Amino acid sequence: MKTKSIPADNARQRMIQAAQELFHLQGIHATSVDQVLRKSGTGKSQFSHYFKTKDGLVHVVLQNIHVWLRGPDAPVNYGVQTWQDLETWLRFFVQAQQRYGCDRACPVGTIGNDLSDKQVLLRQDVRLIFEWVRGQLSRFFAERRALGEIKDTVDPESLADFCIVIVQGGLFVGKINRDGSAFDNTVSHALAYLKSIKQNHVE
Amino acid sequence: MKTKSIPADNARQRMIQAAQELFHLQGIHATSVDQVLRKSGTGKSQFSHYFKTKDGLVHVVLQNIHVWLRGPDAPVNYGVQTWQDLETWLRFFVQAQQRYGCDRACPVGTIGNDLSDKQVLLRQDVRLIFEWVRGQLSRFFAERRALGEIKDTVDPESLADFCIVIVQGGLFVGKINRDGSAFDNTVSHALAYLKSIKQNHVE
Amino acid sequence: MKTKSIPADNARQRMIQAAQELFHLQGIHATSVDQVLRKSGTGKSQFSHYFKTKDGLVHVVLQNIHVWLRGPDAPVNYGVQTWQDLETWLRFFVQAQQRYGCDRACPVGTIGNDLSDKQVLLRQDVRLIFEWVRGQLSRFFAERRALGEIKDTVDPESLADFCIVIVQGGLFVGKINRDGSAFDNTVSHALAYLKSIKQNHVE
Amino acid sequence: MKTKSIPADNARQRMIQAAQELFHLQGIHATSVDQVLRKSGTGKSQFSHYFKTKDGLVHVVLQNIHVWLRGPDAPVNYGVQTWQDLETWLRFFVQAQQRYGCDRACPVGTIGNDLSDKQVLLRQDVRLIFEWVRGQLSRFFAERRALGEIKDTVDPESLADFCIVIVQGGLFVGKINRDGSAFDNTVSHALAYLKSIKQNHVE
DNA sequence: TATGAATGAGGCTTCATTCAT
DNA sequence: AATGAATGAAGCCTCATTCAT
Repeated sequence: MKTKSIPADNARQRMIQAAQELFHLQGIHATSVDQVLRKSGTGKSQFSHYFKTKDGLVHVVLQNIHVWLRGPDAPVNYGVQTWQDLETWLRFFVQAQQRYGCDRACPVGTIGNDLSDKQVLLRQDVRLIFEWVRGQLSRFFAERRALGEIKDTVDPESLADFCIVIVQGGLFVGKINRDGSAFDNTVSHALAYLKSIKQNHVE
Repeated sequence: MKTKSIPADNARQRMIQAAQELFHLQGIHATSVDQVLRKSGTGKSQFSHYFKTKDGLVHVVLQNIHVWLRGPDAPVNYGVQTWQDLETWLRFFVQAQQRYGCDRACPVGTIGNDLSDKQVLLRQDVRLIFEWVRGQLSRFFAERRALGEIKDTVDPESLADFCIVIVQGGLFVGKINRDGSAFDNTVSHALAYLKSIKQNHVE
Repeated sequence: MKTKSIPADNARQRMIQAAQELFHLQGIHATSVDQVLRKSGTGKSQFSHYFKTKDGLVHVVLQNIHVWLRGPDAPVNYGVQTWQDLETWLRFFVQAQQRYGCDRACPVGTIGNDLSDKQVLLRQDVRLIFEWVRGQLSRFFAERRALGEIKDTVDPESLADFCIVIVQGGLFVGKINRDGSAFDNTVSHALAYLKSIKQNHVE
Repeated sequence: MKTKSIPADNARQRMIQAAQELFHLQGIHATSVDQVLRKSGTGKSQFSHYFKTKDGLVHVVLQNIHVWLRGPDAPVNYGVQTWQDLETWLRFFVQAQQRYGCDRACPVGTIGNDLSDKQVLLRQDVRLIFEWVRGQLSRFFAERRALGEIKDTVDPESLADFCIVIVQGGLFVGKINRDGSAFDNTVSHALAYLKSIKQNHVE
């Protein structure tokens, strides 16, 4: 009984998966509901049954990403603990983008960038994810500062902003140029900067 | 004669202006030709007469921006000559975005981000602008290095990438969050980094 | 057992009730099955189980109204016996409509008006109700005529038609204008007319 | 030149004509835009070019009817001048409906009846027509009263309401029953009533 | 008795573009 | 240099109904 009801929810999952990929690649404006249905092999009304509207689908996709990033299947460890973790985290995005031929940026940023002023709830979804990432990073920097590895004058939260802006900007510029070198260069400078901050610390 | 030819080209200019603003605010996918016509108060065929297709309009808009940025009416001095110029240049974008309530990012980046793999010519237009900015910045850093203000080991072009990524990323994140503080923080760190590079120089 | 079977039929009753109200307010075309389900808090298949199709639901609603009007819970006494009863009956509709802010007309007429030529059975349902009302009124007028209160030349059935048309028309015009004064005025004239017929009678 | 530009506006006229007939017969809810386009042999975008939205089409249709009724091509003389004119006016609707097999009511009333509370502008269009008819009738009754043909105690406007309600109600009931006899009977009584009012006048 | 997934047609509207004048 | 009618595909969404459980 239970096993037979699984294919039902498969349609939903397939739609979410297809939408996530298309949104990542094209943004939400350039992605039509029909495209999602075609790619997921589902019918017109399955869509409205599960998501009601296109915004409803976007909402679920964002939630899905949120859960994904916070869970054990995340593509990279967001729970940064060491300086090495941070470098790994930064370098990951450079590599990930290049694996795709530099044809896409951050899936969350791409969606967020397409939102209008009216899509308040969706913007909230995006903000929540960004806030969580920011929280992880600023926690890390705060911990380092508490250990004396960073000067007291440096604000952990602003360092988190610095990292996020560089990742978003690097992916963005990489996508536009279809070339990852600018991002790569930028990450190198960013790491140099972080090292320069560390060096003031008494080892 | 003169009076008759002025309104003629006015229509073209009005369309370009309207399109530029709408593309900046909404991107090109979310902006319809009709919207542009409505905003510029022009007719359906004025459009096809001057631009033929929507992509044609985008092309002209990009050219228009390019000329604008390189000319005397540029909103900020791209021909950076001094460290102060650079700081002014960086800070300009933070302020410019906040003046608009953080509801838009870089006009060129916004267009570039919306391009598909098929729009090769338009991507070329965008790249040209980015390359020119990059050239201005790397020239500046090269000059400083020639003067001994920067270590020889530092690559001027990668510093230009660093600056561009930070501006694009800052505007991008600012737009998504409808808040400029992350951008502001990031620019402060970027300036601190640049200063740290300078400080190794014997004055 | 008993407790378990009660909620069962509740679903059916809730659907009928919800449909009746929505049909009254919006007509059957503007009312979707989903709307009825939402309002009644029932599921998709409860519906198909009890009514099979939308027309099936309309049929049951009409039957429900028919039973209601003929039963002891009728909102007004259709079994007119005296001239006073008749006036009460006429005035009732004026007041009833105004209580609802003149946003709806006769529930039966509203449904009947939305029927197509293909919905023969439903039209029959509507006719049955109208016929019954007509029968009640013409019986009353026939009785009055038998008592000599009305001239022999006057046809009781046509007087019934006169009353029905005025009620339906009054509600209809009232709904369109969102104002009950035309209906009110019309009923006053109708009563004056009926009185003029009576006055020829020797008391 | 001019002759060649005529077919352009023909599309618009054909759409209006088709819509008017379909709205009359089915109401606006049961009539789809596609149906109008099919019947008028026009394309999807001709529609949006001329009317923008379905409500826009309804608006134009109502205006069209309004102009029609007030103009020289009106199907019946609304500028009632004599008692005979009034009887002709009333009887016209009975006959007109029967010519169509009693399958439709008043075109304006049918549209007005389908409006929701949100369609304020369209309701205004309907009201305007009704007000004009009411004005014509009440003017007539006022003139008769001024000439002493009607008692001073009778309100001309309420008599206009009486006539309108009877026509709307008669058409409505006739459509529902697919039978015009109730309407016919009602008009006879109405005329009898109007005669009873006249008779009090000294000839 | 009840659930809710699945269907596919059709609803209204907007799109970018072309055509005739 | 300019008009605006015409096109048809595609956009998102709702519809009434059926199916599997």
